[in-house]
This record gives sequence, C-alpha cells and structure tokens, in this order.
Amino acid sequence: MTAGQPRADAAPEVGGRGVRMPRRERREQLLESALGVFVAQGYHAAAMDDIAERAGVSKPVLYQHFPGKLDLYLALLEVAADDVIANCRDALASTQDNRLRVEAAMGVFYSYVADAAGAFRLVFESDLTSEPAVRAQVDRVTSECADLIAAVIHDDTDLPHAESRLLAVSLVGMAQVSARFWLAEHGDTEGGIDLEVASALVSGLAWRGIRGYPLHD
Amino acid sequence: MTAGQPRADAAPEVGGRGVRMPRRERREQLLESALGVFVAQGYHAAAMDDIAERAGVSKPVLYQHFPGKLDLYLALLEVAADDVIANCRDALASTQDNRLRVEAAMGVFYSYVADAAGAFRLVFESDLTSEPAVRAQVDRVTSECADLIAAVIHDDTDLPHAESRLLAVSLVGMAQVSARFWLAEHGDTEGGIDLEVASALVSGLAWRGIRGYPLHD
DNA sequence: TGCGGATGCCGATCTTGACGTCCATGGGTG
DNA sequence: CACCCATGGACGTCAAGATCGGCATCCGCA
Repeated sequence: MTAGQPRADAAPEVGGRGVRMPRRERREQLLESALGVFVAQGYHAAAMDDIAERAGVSKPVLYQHFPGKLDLYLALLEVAADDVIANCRDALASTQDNRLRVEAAMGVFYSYVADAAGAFRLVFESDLTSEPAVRAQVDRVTSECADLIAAVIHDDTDLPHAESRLLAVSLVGMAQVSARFWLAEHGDTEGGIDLEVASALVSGLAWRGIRGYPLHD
Repeated sequence: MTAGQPRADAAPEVGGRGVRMPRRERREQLLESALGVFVAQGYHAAAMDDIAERAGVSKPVLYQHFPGKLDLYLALLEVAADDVIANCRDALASTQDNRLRVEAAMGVFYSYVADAAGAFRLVFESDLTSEPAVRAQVDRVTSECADLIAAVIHDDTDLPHAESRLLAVSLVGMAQVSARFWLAEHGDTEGGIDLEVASALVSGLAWRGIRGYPLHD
C-alpha cells in the first residue's frame, strides 16, 4: 500500500449505525467526520459517501443536515478561519510588548498547523479556490490577521496604512509558510526541530525585521 | 454577465480553425492556451473543451499531443516551477552582497507574480495539491529556493543546516505571500503601491530580519 | 488539367463517477 | 397489536474526460 492515499474510514465511529441521536449532537458528529475526510482527501477527492460512512449514517441523513457538499465544506472552512483569526486577535491583545506579540502570534500559527484535526489544510491548502465563497474565506484569514498586525504597526511607527499592511501580510506569510514546512519536515519525526524552537526561531527573524522601523513617539 | 467567471475564449486564436501547422508549433500553441485556461479557471473548473476551443482546435488533436488532462497540467507546472527556481538561483548568484541578494530574490518573486501569463497561479494557488505529482512540483519551488537561500545563510552564519533552512523557508514564504497580496490589492490599479516600492519595502523587512545573525568569520 | 486515393481533422458519441433523491424496513408507541 | 416515521440501500442524472464515422484537403498521375 502506498502512503499517498491515507484512508479516511479508520475512525472509531462513535455513534454507530442506526443510532438515534439529538439533532445538534448529530450535526457535530457529521461536521467532525466531514472535517476528517476533507482534510485527508481534499474537497474534490472527498465523496459524500465517505463522509456519511465515516459518520456512521447514510447519505440522506447527511443531506437532511446540509443542503449540499459545498455548504458542508463552507461551514467547516468558516469555523477554521474564525478560529485562527480569533486566536491571532487574542495573541496581539495578550500583551503590550511588541516582541511578545510577535512571539505569541507566531505561536498561534504554529499551534494551528500542529493541531491534530488538521483544519489548517482547509484554509492554507484548499483545492476549491476557484469557488468565490471559498476564496473569500481563505483570503479573509490572511487579510484579517494582517489587518490586526497592521494596526499595531501603524500605531507604533510612521508608516502609512498601505505599507503597514504589506509588512503585516509579509509577517503572516512568513508564519504560515514556515509553519507548514516545519510540520511537513519536523512535525512527525522526533529527530527534527521542536515546535517551540521553530516558532521562536522564526519569531526572532520577524522581530529583528520589524523592530527597527522608526517609532511614532 | 457577472465578473466572477472570466471567459477564456477572448484570445485572438492566432492559429485559426482547421489550419495545418507544424507539430512543434502547434504543441506550443496548445500549451499556451492551456495555461490561459488553467490560470483563469483552475484545474478542476477548466474543461478540455475550453482548452481546445481556445487553441482553435478540436478535442481529438489535443489528445494527440497530450495523453490526458493531468499530463498537460504537469507539463505547464514543471516549466513554471523551473522558471522561478532558475531565476532565484540567478538572483543569488548575481552578487556577493547579501543585502542585494535579498533585494534581487524578492524582485524575482514579485516579477514572477506580476507576469501577465499568470503562471505563478499554478505554483502558488494550485487546486490539485491532492495529486502527489503536483504536490511534489509545488513543494519543490519553496524547497529548492529555500535550499539556495539556506546555503547562503549557512555559509555566512553559525546556524546549523536545519535552522538555516527554516529561516530560508520563512523568507520565501514572506516573498511569496506578500507578492500575491500585493498583486491582488495593488497590481491592477494605478492608485496602489508600485511593484518596485513594494518589493523594496518587503526586502527591507527581510534584510533587517536576517542581517543581524552572527557572522561566521 | 482533371481525377482518385490517402490523410488527418471535426462533430457526435460513450463511459464513468459522484452528487443528490425514492421504495422497502424496522423499531417505537398508544 | 397496528400505525407511523425515520432510515438506508438502490437509483437517476449530469457533467466532463476520453474516443469513432463523415469530410475537406492535398498530392500524384495520366
């Protein structure tokens, strides 16, 4: 068996076949199963049959909770996007020290990528970017995180809005790409770089880059 | 008509319908048309009918030149990947001054993104990452560019290989993401930031970040 | 110069695979 | 014990990738 196609039906199927369940709880169950399948296979390769099977229900029940495949995907994507944006906001608000802000924000991206559920793949590696609604959510993550960072930069320096925003996007890109590569190369093996070490290293790069700009006051 | 679905059949169709053409030249024509369609619509939304129509031929001729849709996509992707990697290599080799190296490499990414053909979308916004061959090409760009940069970092500092590589990936991520957002926000309008200004700004951020590391000698 | 054959291309077709619905069934309740 | 309804296996449909019979074109020959 090749390692390129991780099968998605290895879940324990907590709510087994034919079990009556409250609608709210079942909806959560379906979302969880769908996340697993979308993360493992991507949007196009994921079949509604797979999702239903993994959730331990049949396809009609799935369609009783979600009008279609796209709606299901968007529901998951929106949650994943809100999650990282909120964490980024909290990280920036957690301190007034900009150096610590950089470290905290970097840690948010690394933790997000390291999360076992793998929801970050919906945001950073989506295969449905041709769909405008998906594109909007994906772009929203970088855009809103960058806005939060840009506000800090703009407050503390003399840089105009547009320039602050471009620098903020650069920092977000640095965090996002490096975190994904860290996961791919060192995330699973024990011989690689630890998450905290990697996050601190890249935080250092980011802080050295951003700290030198002229202060506002 | 909505603006969300840019039609792909607005090309001048240089080799019109039913025109005899040398095989090599026709192949180039097909690749060009395919690139336009894939860039505009993404892999999944792109139909072989669209590509054939844009090239001014019918579907059978398309299949006489390429065994299938995936092969066609991979041919384009490989060229696009080689292109940016080679440019990155040239940029780093163009000088011994690391500051100029950063600026040159950043310029490579911004120029690549600003290119009218839009081949960068195949590399940075592919919607076929579930395909291992595609994933390999896409990752190869970041990986090989990072290797080139990491070699410079490792030569000039005391950082171990793994750390140099992670910093290099961070710089590549910064360039890639910021360039794409620059294009989306300022690339078309005249009121935004100029390419050189944006590239220089982000180069400054990168250089401030990387210059401070302890020199080797 | 007119004609026959061969060549290669286009319109029409087939197939597959996955999304999105319908008839038997089984369990719960009055 | 009979009714009711949620469930699931089986199915229709459709889009898109991948191929086949007419036909126009070109060349060689009398």
